[in-house]
Amino acid sequence: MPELPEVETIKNELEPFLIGHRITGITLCWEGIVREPSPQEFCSRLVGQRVTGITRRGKYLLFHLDGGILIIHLKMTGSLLLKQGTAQLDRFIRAIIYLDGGVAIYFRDPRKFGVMRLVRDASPVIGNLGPEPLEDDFSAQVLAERLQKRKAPLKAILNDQSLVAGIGNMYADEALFSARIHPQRSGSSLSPDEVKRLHRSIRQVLQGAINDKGASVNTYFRPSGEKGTAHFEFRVAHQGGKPCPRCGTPIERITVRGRGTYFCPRCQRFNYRIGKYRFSS
DNA sequence: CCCGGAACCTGAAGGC
DNA sequence: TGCCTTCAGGTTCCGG
Repeated sequence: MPELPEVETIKNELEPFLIGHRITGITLCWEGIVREPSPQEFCSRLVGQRVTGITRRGKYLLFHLDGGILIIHLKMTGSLLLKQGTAQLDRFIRAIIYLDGGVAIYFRDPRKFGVMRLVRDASPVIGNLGPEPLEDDFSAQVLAERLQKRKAPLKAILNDQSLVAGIGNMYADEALFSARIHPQRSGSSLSPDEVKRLHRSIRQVLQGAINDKGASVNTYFRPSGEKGTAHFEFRVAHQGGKPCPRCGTPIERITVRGRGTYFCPRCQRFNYRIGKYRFSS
């Protein structure tokens, strides 16, 4: 499932094939993939436009065109595959975007959660996103301020795109393990030191996964069709029952706010300490 | 404002 | 073998 590292990888690997190229045609195999405008208007307005840039914001991909912005969200199972000329369709291809020069992007999405929008102004879509966790302005101080008033469990907070953009279920678990913080602790309960650890862990986990070209746990593929390797580095995510790489205790799986959550019950204790006082559930 | 839950989807996995 | 149920989870929407 594409989260920030996967979307960043897709952006990086699509970019050299798209910049400066013109869209010559669209095939919608499933119209529901277009959120706005109508499928007909989407196609007619898109054809003929030139791609001037690609950026990522949170888990959104933004294709900057000379007459608008194509916003794609891959949700759970979407992937964007680069093909030369006419490639064979599998039954999960939902749309094809043809470019001059014979390259095409195949939007593959078994679960049909993925969405495309063609807009003039991206801010209604991405305006509520929190800071980019790998940008310089995302400091431990910023994280501390944003966690201060939050009573929800950290696992839910990290998945909240308005708190920090781009973190999903897998990397929330990895960051909390790396910071040695229990996923059910509340945002406001963290000590300053714990906030610093969490801040550093978020950045390390995400950057590490980008370096590994993303995690192929389910249906994530890079535009080339290759898989990423970040899942081989997972220490708790999807590792239920396996020994913790730090202490050997079996990794547990619990449900937090409806999300499957993996953690080490020994390294990530619920107990916490403020000054000389120790608290626990 | 904040929280919880349903809806959107369909393949995979488990139960009987 | 096969039918049925449940689960997976990013985002949006709705109700309390």
